[in-house]
Amino acid sequence: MTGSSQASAQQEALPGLRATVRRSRATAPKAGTQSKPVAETDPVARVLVDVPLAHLDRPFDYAVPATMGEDAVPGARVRVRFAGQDVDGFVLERAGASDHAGRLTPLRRVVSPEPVLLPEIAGLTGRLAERYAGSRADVLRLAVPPRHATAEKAAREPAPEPTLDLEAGERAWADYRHGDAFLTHLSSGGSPRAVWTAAPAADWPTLVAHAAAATRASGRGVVICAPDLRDVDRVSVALAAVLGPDQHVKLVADVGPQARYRDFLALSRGAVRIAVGTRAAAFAPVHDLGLLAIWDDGDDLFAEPRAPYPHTRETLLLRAEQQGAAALLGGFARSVETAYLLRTNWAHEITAPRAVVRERVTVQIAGAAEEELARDPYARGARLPSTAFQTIRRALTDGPVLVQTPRSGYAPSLACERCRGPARCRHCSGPLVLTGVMTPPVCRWCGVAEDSWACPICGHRGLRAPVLGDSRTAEELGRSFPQVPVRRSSGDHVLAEVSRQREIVVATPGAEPIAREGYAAVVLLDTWLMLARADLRTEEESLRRWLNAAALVRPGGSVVAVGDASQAALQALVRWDPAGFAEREIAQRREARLPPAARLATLTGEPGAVDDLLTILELPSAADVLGPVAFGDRGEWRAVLRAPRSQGIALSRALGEAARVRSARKLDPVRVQVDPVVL
DNA sequence: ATGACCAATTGA
DNA sequence: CAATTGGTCATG
Repeated sequence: MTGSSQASAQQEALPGLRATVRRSRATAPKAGTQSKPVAETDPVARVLVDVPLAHLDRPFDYAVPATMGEDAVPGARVRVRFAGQDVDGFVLERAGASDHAGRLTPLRRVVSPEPVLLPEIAGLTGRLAERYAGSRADVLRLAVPPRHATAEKAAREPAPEPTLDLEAGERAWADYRHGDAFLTHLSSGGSPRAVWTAAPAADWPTLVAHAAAATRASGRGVVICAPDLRDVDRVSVALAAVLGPDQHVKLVADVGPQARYRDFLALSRGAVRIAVGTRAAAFAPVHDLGLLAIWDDGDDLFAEPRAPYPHTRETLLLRAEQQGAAALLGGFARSVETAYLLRTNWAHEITAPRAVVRERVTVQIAGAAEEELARDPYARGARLPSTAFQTIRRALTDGPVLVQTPRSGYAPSLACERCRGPARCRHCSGPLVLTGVMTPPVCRWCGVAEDSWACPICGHRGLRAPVLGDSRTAEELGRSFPQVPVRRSSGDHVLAEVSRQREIVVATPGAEPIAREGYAAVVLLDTWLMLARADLRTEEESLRRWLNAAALVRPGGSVVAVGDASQAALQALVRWDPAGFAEREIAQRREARLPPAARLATLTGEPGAVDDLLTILELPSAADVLGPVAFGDRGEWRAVLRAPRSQGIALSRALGEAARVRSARKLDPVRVQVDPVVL
């Protein structure tokens, strides 16, 4: 223990402390603090202590011993005595004097003089804690990775000068209205904010890299967030290509604690000025930040699963506002939240003209009606309408074909082959499922095997599987196209990239590999299944997944979606109109008083605990409470709070205050989630 | 959380 | 009357 010498020095003070213990707390002078000299300049350290209690979530002042005067810098990790225990904390700032009436306890030790908590990140954690009605300590845990002493010892060389070819950037963005203005604004030190809806087949990582280069040209740093490791890697490759080597670090969880802390320090020390990563990168300690970018903000991986559940997009927006940095929210799809940013003029729009979109992709809908299936003998048994079959056959003469199929490894319920009515068990009415390729269907509820099923509605004896999963799909496509290799990408076998070779790639949503020169065609199967989920965001989410897959075509390629052409999300896909769809969604959400037109929060916990919190809570005037009702299978109850957007921050503050009172009174815990992604 | 203090309650 | 329990308060 490096702190043992300080600890034993502290021991001498203890008898004195004991002698005063009988006196009233407020007036008792803390004996012993005078025995050690304090730092000459700014002898007070304002410390954020790491305690889990909401009502203690504020800075406390400590005396800085002279020996620590140099090391206890703002942002340094320290250890302090708090409520009779040694706890960790961060120095928020140094000050000449304290507001605190009593004598200050000295810092126990400076864990490391490394200023790992930048002032702007400290500020951001405060605002996020307020926004999400959580504790600052919880947000800090998301923002600053655990210390790794070995990583701290090694200093990284400052990055070499980046290669900056701003004209190349303007060429790359030439397809987009206001793209050049955005880059020029960045390179001249401005802070534009844009919602960028990428055209199909766009090489988006390269465009993001050019935006980063433009920002670097103004001498500022860049943060880029992408949903998963594959996307981070793609941006990383593009950054190296555009700006040269060693200009950026990747902040991803799975590189291990040492490498993670090393890369974090490269940023906090100012040696590297560009960070690209997943969720946690939103907190990257990039010096003199100029641009915050996020790709595909609708991806649910951006919803932090740990309290207080901040969303990466909201973190970036708050940070951009607070630091006066530019913001770039890009994607093939458009989330309702980013559409809302346009509507409120928080950001402006960067899109490709219609003509560009039209020349890059044509989308067709193929109905899955039985007559169309019947026309093509090759497609029999596969879920391929003849249009889709022909498209695949034609495209395969030219390059790889991507087939997106919803979900994998899932035992699907069966339906009547002719009328599509659900196939039910004759004994208990449970759903019939297939457990094997050659075995008869069984009831999922009572387990009885059914080998002579007939449809109770139309009398037809044939069954079909509405969802086959990617393995069955791959099998069937292999039979329909026997001369072509079929590969799969899903679950834990996700392919990053495929070549220009002629092959069929069957992938589940989000696992689609990119094709080096784009797919000759993309086919989206069973689109109605993705829409069958009952959820607030089902349509938005389905369209996002289809657009992301469809955007992988090569310029001029074709996309076929198998489904019901009257469906609004599919129509938006055919017209390639993510903007119009998002507008429509906003209108609906507003009517239903749902986010982003309103602010929601959920309270989940033991029924009594939820009631207690609701009693404490002083809601803003226009807020209302729905429930509480039983929720989940663990005996928990949940209440939903709703407030108009104008009272959103008031709702958050009220929840924060209630959480502090709850914590001070030692009432049972309640999980508070502000703007949960799924309801 | 943890500890301290104070008041009310319990038990011999 | 001491011992125990419960509520409140503060934590620098």
